[in-house]
Amino acid sequence: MDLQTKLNNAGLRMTRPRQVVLSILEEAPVPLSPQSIHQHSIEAGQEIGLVSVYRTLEVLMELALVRKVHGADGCHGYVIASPGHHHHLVCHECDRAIEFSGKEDLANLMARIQKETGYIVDGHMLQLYGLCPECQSKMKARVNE
Amino acid sequence: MDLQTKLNNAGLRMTRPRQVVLSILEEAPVPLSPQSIHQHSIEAGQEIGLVSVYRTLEVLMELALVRKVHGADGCHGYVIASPGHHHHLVCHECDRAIEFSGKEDLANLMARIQKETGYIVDGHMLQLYGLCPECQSKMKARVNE
DNA sequence: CTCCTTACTGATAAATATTTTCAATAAGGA
DNA sequence: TCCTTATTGAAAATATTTATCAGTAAGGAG
Ligand SMILES: [Mn+2]
Ligand SMILES: [Mn+2]
Ligand SMILES: [Zn+2]
Ligand SMILES: [Zn+2]
Repeated sequence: MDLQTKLNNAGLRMTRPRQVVLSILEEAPVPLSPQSIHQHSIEAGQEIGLVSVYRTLEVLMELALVRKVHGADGCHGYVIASPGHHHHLVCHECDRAIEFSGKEDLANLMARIQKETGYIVDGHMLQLYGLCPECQSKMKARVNE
Repeated sequence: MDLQTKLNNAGLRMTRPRQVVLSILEEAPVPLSPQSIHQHSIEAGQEIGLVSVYRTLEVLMELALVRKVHGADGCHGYVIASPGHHHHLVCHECDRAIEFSGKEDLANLMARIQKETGYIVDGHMLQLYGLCPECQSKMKARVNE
């Protein structure tokens, strides 16, 4: 299902800002902040009001088309999200983020915690951090200087 | 090791603001924002400048005495952290947060993702969401009205 | 295709949140 | 007790997010 239909199904309209924000996030290899998205829109000759960026992100979050990526210490920004449930793996050097899935691997853990705590566990957020292949190469190159 | 020594070891000093912020977080059953911590300090007759709250949180984060709790959609706030590595389980009704550990459970997953993606995976953040026992009771009570 | 209805946008202003500066204070080792 | 200097709090500067509102345009009805 495409953006147009997804929006219309929710009683929303397909507009230029929504297209632009989505396509900027689709291009970006790293999580972007609202300010950063706004900046990109200007550089692409498709300026969008900063306020609309905020509003659009809210909509896209509700449609689960984008997600927020967090760091242990702070929030990194928004990334495009493919359909379904999944997590993100973020490079702590360059912030490049990619998706991965692993729902099954958490099922045991979640069941155990539910039993131990008395909480009913019904959701989770998992993020992995590491060094992406590109940054690994750069690091090797630096050592060989 | 107590706060005093921990601070001194890092070349830092033990001060009232640091004691107060820490003890407020120790009391609190839910994650607190800087503003909220500031408010608590006033109500406790131990007012601390808001700016100092920010500075103190930064220090306590570095000492790993507090952590940030995130929601899928936004950041919840700061919570006290016991020593060592662990995660948080947050009630989406009342925000009550408790710790749990489960490093082993993730080892397989992390190894798999590392192989699949080429990233060197060296860190992770996991949070579970659910309904705490108290909120479960309230919910039942409401149904029986 | 044209006409409405009303969701949406962008400009502006307002409200919040965070960071910077700097003189005065106090922690804690000598 | 006396220094040195980390730390605090008040104030101001920035940055971020939300609220308003009149004008615009998406898209269904006819
Ligand atoms: Mn966050
Ligand atoms: Mn862990
Ligand atoms: Zn990288
Ligand atoms: Zn609860």
